[in-house]
This record gives sequence, structure tokens and C-alpha cells, in this order.
Amino acid sequence: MALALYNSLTHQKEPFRPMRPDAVGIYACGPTVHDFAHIGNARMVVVFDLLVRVLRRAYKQVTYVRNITDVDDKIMDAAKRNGEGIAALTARTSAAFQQHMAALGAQAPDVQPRATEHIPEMIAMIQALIAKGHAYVTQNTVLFDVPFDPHYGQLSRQDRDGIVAGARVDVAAYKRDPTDFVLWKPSTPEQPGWDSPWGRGRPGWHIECSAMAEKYLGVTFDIHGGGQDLIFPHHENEIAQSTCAHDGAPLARTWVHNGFITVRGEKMAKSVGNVVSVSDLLAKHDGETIRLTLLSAHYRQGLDWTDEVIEQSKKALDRWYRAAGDAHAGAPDAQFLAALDDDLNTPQAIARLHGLADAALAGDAGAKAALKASAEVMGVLAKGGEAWFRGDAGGEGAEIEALIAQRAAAKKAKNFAEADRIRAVLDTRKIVLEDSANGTTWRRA
RNA sequence: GGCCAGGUGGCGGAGUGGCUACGCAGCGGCCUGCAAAGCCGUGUACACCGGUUCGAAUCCGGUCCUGGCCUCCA
Repeated sequence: MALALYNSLTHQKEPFRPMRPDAVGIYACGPTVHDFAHIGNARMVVVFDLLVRVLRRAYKQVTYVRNITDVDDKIMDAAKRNGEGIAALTARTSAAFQQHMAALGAQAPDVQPRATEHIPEMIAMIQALIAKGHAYVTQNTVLFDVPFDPHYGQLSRQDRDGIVAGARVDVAAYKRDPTDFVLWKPSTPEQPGWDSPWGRGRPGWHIECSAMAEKYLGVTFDIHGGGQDLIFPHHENEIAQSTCAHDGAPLARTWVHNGFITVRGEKMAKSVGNVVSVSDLLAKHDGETIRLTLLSAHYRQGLDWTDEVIEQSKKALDRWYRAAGDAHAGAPDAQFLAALDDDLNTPQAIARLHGLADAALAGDAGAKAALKASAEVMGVLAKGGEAWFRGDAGGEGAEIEALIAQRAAAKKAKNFAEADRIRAVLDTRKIVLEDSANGTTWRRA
């Protein structure tokens, strides 16, 4: 079965057909590195990581570009608050981002362009837009002329009147039309800035993605995506800039947007004070558990982040590791792959993994190998069973084995009170014992 | 107000015009010295009201409710 994806541009699920037979270009809007990544950033990363893994199985050459926005007002504010230079801040936060996403099993994109390293490309695109009459200069600011673009609003299905009517922000006086948006704006001497035909300044938010996508993927490419909040205005404006700069050539053929995460039923926001950071989660949970939780709901649905859903994912992984932890990966299961091909239907794919685990636990070696291989396509079950259940702490091992031996002796002597006491002691240390015909093994809870 | 998603059993969460989703929790049992793990069995679901149909939770119309976006946002 071939891959089908829901295209937010057409509002329907479509068979995916790349522009070239063996090569796919995909661009995802990455983080603005003003702070450490939160679980919402992570969902986008994990969803697109999975999409890229699925694409790589089907196409020889997949080019995955995910940008890093390292010039932005929030970054300037954060740097000021921390008494830290902007370069130091973005170096620190983007390094942490790489680390945290790797811990979630996300492979690095092929290209991770930074906005600050592509200023000339942005200036060139802005100049082209001015030359074609799609942008105008006023007060050292360059603005995109929205009413001049008849196709504006096709992605978000908003017309100009609706945008104006719903506006929550005061319209800057220098705009010809309330919907016009900034391509370039002046910087004060203490703000980061670059020389340009319009004076020293910095780019607007949207132009970086248009310029960098063109540089690395060409004028028109296969897939563009990000969180669904980016549909408007960010992606709408990208489409406007790119298509107008490229004489009507579309920016991307398929648009993929992932849903939002709520935290215990509430919107996750700084103002609510419930932002869940990836680094905090990694301190308490294995990256695979977090990854599976992020994939436990379909990517376009909302996902409510609670301790219960994390616990469920942990239990699922325990079971799968028990069923196939040390197996050699075989070929991934066909039903599993079909579920992913169907617009990344991870809940159905996960259901299939449970079925394979049942068969594997019943002694089916083929199911065991298929479980291992299938789960690895999803980016989980990649460790050995030993590593999963016991972790790296080797120093404790000998001591635990000694206690297990003491308990075995007590059991042999029918001294069950002593045997249970030893088990209880280990239990307080979150060590669980499992007796079987072949002896006793231990694992961390 | 405009645009877009949704409302499924105690919870999480797919799907479908007629056939058990799946998982977690619960309950009963097997196994076990007792547990853990594993295994077997087990329950009430498709927001509401109409309509189409042999048959709808699934299609159509209406109602109610929830969430997101409407120039900071993954």
C-alpha cells in the first residue's frame, strides 16, 4: 500500500506522489530557540521524524530540512532577561534542543539552516518581491502587499475581511492594509541587525522559511509542515511570499500539520504556567516512553498530556521489551506498515504491535522479529531488554544478585517470611523480582 | 463575528453503512508458598433530535457542547 497523507491545503487525504520518482523534499518549521524545548515542540519533531522514516523506506533520496529560528523578539527579550548575549543564548538553547530531540529518538534532519546565516538570501527574495510589485518600503520597513495577492488566504481559508474583523492587535500606522505583514524591519543600535538596501535591520518572521526552503529544496517541493498554529499567519504568509516571488509556482504540494498538546485538559501556555519541558520529562521518563506517548494519538488530533498516558506507554514498552527485547529485527510487519502508510495512523500501528507481542510471547519467533523491526520503524524498542529493564547502573547488580541468592536460600528452607522481607527491601528500591522455572530475575519498576 | 477541528465504554484512543479495534484500569479464574510476569474469561460506547436505508455509531439535515486559529505561539 502506498503512503497517503492528509493535505491541509486541500482538506483531504490524498495519495502521496512526489514530484520526482525517487526523491522527496520536506521542510518543517523548527523551533525559535529562546528557551528549552517543550512537549509541543517535541510532538512536531517526533511526528515529522516518523514521517521522514516512513518516506525513507519508500524513496531513495529524502531531503529533510528543519530550520532553527535564531533571530526573533522573544530571543532578544530572553537574552536581556538572562543578561546573556544573543549568540550565547541561541548556541546554548539550540545545542540543548539537539540533545533533547536525540533523546526522543529523533534523527537529525539533513539540513538545519539558521535564519542568521541566510540573511542575503532573504534580502534577495525581498528585493524580488519589491521588483514585482508585491512589496513596498515605508519608514525603513518592507511590507508585503496582501490585497495585491488574489490568492492570499487559501491555506487558512480566511478572507481578508475575516482577518481584519478578528484582529486582536493594533494595526501599525505604516501599513497600507491591516493585513500587510513585515518582510524587513529596522533595528535599533543595540538590537541585532544587518545592512540592507533599507538600512540596518532584521527580517520579519516568515521570510526566513521561504528563503531557506528555496535554497535547500527548490522553488516547489513536496511536503511542508509544522504545528497547526502555524497555518495562520506563518504558513499563509510563506505561501504568499514564495508564490509571488516565484511568479505563481506553488511552494509545497502537500501541507502537513500536527495537532496541539494540552496539559491535564488545559491549553499549555506560559501564562497558565503549565508548560512541560522536555528536559524535565527526560529526568523522570525514558525518551522512548515520551516518544510513544507522543505517538499514542493520531498526529492531527489533540493530545492531552497526563501522568496516566505516560504510564500507559511505559507499560506497553515493558510488555514489548519482554516479548522481543533481545530479538534480531526481521522484516517489519505488513499490517503495521499499512497503518503508518494510512496518514501515519499510529494508534492502529500500535494496536498491531500489541498483537505481535501476544504472538511473540506465545513463542512465535517470526512475530518476535517482526515486532522488533516494526517498533524500530516507529523509533522505539531500539535497545536491548537488559538496557531497558535495568539501565546502566552496573554497581548495584552484584548486590542485588546477592540478595536474590539469600532469598533463594530462604525459599528453599521454606522461610517465606525472610524471602518476602528481602523482596520488600528491593521493592522499596523500585526493584521488582520475577520468579520463573529458570530462577529469579530482576528489573527496575 | 469569521475559519478549522472534535464530541466513541471508568480512562486513553482508532475505525467503519451490517462482522471483538487496541491498550490501561476493574472483575472472575489458571499459574505461584505469596507475589511479579504470563495466560484464559468478562462489562455498560458511539452528544442530542429528525431523515435516507433491509440495516447508521458510520451518510444527510438540524440542535447542543468542547477545543484551536484570527499577525507571539509547535
